[in-house]
Amino acid sequence: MDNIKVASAKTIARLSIYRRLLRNAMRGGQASVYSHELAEMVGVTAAQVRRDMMEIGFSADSRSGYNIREMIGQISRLLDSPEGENVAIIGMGKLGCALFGFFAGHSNRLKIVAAFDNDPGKAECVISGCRCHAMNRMKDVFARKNIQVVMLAVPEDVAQDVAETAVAAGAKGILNFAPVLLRLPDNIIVQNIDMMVELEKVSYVTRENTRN
Amino acid sequence: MDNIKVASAKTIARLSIYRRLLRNAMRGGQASVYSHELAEMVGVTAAQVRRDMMEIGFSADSRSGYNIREMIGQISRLLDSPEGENVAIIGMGKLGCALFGFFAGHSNRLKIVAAFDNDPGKAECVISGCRCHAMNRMKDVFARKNIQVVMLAVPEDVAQDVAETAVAAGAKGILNFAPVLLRLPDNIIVQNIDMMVELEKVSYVTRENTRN
DNA sequence: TAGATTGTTAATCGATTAACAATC
DNA sequence: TAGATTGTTAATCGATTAACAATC
Repeated sequence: MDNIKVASAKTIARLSIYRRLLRNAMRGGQASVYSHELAEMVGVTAAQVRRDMMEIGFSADSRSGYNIREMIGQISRLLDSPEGENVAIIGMGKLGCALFGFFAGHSNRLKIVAAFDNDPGKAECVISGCRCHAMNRMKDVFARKNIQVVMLAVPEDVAQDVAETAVAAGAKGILNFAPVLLRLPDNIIVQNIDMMVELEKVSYVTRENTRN
Repeated sequence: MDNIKVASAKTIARLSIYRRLLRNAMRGGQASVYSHELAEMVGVTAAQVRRDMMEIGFSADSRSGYNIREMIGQISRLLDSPEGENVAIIGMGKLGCALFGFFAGHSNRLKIVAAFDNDPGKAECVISGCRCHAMNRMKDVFARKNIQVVMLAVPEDVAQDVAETAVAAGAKGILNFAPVLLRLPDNIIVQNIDMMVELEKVSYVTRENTRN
C-alpha cells in the first residue's frame, strides 16, 4: 500500500479529480459509487476509472461498487504528503495574490505558507493574510517552513533568474505561470501553466469548430 | 494555405510557443533558425519541429534553415483570426482581474474587450481599465463586440450556471478556471485550467522524485 | 440463481521519434 | 563537391479502450 507508485502524471490528475467529486458525493450522503457513475461525473470512460483503481490497488464489491470513503482514503494516501505540503508563492502581483486567494480558500493538505516579492512596498508586509518576504529571504524561510514546492508568478523577464534563486534556496518542484521555458537541473520538477497558449488553443479550436 | 487544418490541440500549443520564441529571436536580430535550434529553445526534439512545419506546409532551406519572419507569418495565418479575436472575462474577482492584467499586457490578436461580474459594486464600473458589465448584459455585449470566446473565472459553485448563461448569450469557446466539469452542448469548446490539480501533480511528482 | 459490475488483458489508437535518402 | 540540414516514413512508445470471464 505504501509502495504504490503511479507512473503517469495524467493518472495523478484524474485521481485528484476523482477525489474532489467523491468528496462532493459524500457530502451529499452517497456511500458508494459504480465505475460508470464516477466516469460520468468526471468525463472519462468507466474502463478508465477501473484501470485507475486497479493501479492504486483499490477494489470494489461487484454488487455495490466502490466505497467512497475508502476510495478517498486510498487516493489521499497516495497523493498527500503525510505531513502536509507547504507551498510558497513567488511574485505577489495580481496573479500571485489571486492564486493566494484561490488556494487559501480550497485546500487542506496543500498549504500556502509563505509569499515572496521584491517590491519593497510589499516585502515584510502581510498581503491577503500572508506574510510577504523579500526574495533574498527564500533560503531561510524555505528551511524554516520546510518548503519544497513553489508557485512562480513573476513577470517573464525575471522568471529564469527567480527560478534559479528558488532552486538555490531549496525548491524541488515549481508550478510555473510565466510563459518561459525554465532551464533548471534535471532533478527539479517543473510544471507549466501557460495561459496564453491555452487561450490561443481555445480560440483556434473554436474558430475551426464554428467554421461550418 | 488557407485550408490547412491542424488536427491536434497539442500541435497548436507547440506552434504558439514556437511563435513566441521566434518573435524573441527576431527581436534579437536573428533571421533564420535550424530545427534543432528551435527545438532546443522550446524543449522538444528537432524531428518534432520538422514534422510540425511539414504539417502547416512550411519548408526550409536545407542550408540556412527556416526563415523566421516567414515562419511567424505562416503560424499566424493558421492561429490568428484575420479580424482578431475579441475575448471576455467573466468574473472579476482577484483571478479575473489578474487575468485581465496578464492578457492586457501581452497579446495582440487576442483582445480582452469586456468583463462581467454580478457584484453590484463592480457592474458598470471600469476595473483595471476594462468596463465591467452585469451578467445579464452578456447577450447584448457579445453581439455588439463580436465575442465568441470567454474566460470563466467565477467561483465553482456558480460556474455551471454562469457558463450556461454565457453559452445562451452566444459563447462558443470557454477557457474554464473553475474546478468543475462543465456540462454544455457538444458544439461548445471547453478547455479547463485546473490549478488545484496542477499543484497536486507537482507536489506528488516532486515528493516521489526527492524520495531517493 | 440471475444480473449487473468488476478486474484484467489484448487490441487499438494517436502521438512521438529514429532513421535516412533527398536537398541545398 | 562535402557536409550539414531537411522532408518523410516506418517503427516505437505510451495511453486508452473494448471485451469478456470472474465475481458478488
